[in-house]
Amino acid sequence: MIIETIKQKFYNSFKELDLEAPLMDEIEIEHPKHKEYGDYSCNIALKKAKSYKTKPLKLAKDIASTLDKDNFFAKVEAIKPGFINIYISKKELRDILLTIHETGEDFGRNTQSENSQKVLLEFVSANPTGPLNVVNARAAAFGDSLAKIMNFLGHEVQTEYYINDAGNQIDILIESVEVELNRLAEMPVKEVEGGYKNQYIREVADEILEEEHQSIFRTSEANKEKKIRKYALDGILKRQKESLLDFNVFFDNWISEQALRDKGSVEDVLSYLAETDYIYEKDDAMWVSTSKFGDDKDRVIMKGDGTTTYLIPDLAYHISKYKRGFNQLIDILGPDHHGHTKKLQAGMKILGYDIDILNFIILQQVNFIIGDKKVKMSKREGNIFTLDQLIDEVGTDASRFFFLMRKSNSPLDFDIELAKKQSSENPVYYVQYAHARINSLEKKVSKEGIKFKNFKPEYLKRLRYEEEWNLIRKLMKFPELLVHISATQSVHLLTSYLIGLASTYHTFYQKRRVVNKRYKELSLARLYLCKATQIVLANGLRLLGISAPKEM
RNA sequence: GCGCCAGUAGCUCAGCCGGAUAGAGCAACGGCCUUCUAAGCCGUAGGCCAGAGGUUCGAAUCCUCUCUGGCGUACCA
Repeated sequence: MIIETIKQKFYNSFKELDLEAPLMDEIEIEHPKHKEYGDYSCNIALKKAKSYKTKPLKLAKDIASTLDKDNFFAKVEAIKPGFINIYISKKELRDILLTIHETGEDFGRNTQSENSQKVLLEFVSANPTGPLNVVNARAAAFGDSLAKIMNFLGHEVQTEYYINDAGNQIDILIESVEVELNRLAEMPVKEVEGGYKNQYIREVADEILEEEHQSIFRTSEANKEKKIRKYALDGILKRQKESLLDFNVFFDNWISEQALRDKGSVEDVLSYLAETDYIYEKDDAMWVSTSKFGDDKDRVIMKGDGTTTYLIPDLAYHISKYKRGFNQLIDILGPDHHGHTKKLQAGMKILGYDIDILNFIILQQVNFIIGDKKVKMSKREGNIFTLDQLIDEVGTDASRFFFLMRKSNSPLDFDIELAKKQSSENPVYYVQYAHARINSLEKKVSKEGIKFKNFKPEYLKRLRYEEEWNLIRKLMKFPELLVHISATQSVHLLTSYLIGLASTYHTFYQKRRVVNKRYKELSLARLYLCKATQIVLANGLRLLGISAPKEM
């Protein structure tokens, strides 16, 4: 990676100047805001001048003069307060295009084994009580893309969906299906308080009647309940999985809460806790002193009636995560669950686990812009869109892109009309269009009798316009961007990078004609540049789970 | 009350482990198609980075306080 190479060269420069070299991490190579300040810049002289008992500008000049001799750079110069501005040589820029073509879909991939982490990424994890909704969809898009990016950078990421198929809500689900079943069979119906009434309930009831006919009503009450439970859980989960597949989202693991409970893990947690000094009885219930470990207050773990609260199975689930030997556990949660993180962390700490590796990403809420009105998506208010509706209405590509345009901890306003528009206002089409445009160039070239296989690297010397260099500079930054995204989990930077890359490309395309049979070498050089751009666009889109169309 | 997140251009937002002139995209206004996809390009305009203090050579960025909005704060999951 370019940025690493530059860092190393700075490090060496200190040696050459007989100065004690700073730590590698202290050398920050940044992207200046203005292009008059170079391709990259460095503020090490400002930061370190004091410790060398010299003036920043003097130090900057010394460093710059050693680096300026290096052919890797076109120019390295020290400026006013003590910045060092770096310009990459034309040869290096041309070589980047060769690298992109050589590595192809692996351009940007990092196989750094030494920093590789084993990561568990859990997301969506909805109750199997109905269709997935748009809040789940934001989590699905974010988690899936983050996993793809981290994997691409050499981490070993597993994605996981935790199925909450046990507990209160499931009992209500079973009753709701039974009500629906009775209604379908025209039998007496007793409504369930707080029961579920979504489309999946009706479909499952339908399915049961179709498969079992009247026999379901003749069997014992216990057997009937067992059957309904199986149909309901399997049926709804199957539908949720289908929606996720339509949304291009894949999970490595599906973990069932019921299965964990069947293994006795809830009892295990209770006995582990009993061995600590942090549980006590009060008001007929059993409490754990999470407040001693950063929680706002202590929590009940066992209610007066002898049943446990949700904290216990959740601790059990997280213990199972720890036992699988990950270096990092990431829970991606919805906005309504952030109150849950402190008690979970406190609980894990009490059980003796290292909570530094347990991280949470809270996705903020989703609002839909319909017409010119903002509609808050809320399950409670019953105005929530399902994921399937979103896919039908807007499509997977546009939806995923829109979900990933904002940083995770900002609320997201989703403009449906804009997402559906097929014009430059819509950033998804803007990016995909750049990719498609390049494809049509290839056709054009062969029509003109220019053969791409005749390309030779020395033709790249024909590139000499600013629009061409700008495009290469943009391409060059793709790998280091991915490193930054992976480290900071800021997936949204990839969407804005792609918009920027598309824009840089469109500018080049408008200004510099690619195909011209009178200048075959130039045509091939530019085509080579275009195809490098196409590779990077495709790689970026693929990491976002979005298609890269060849024609539009 | 307490906690978390946010407050940057008319709108939606980047930038936030401090750096040099605060950036995009929409919307507005004015241009560009007899030549590779105009689903495109170019230009103009638009800002006391919510407010007040502090830290420093230097603050949108870090600290404190205030104001505004969202969410959370269960013996629900």
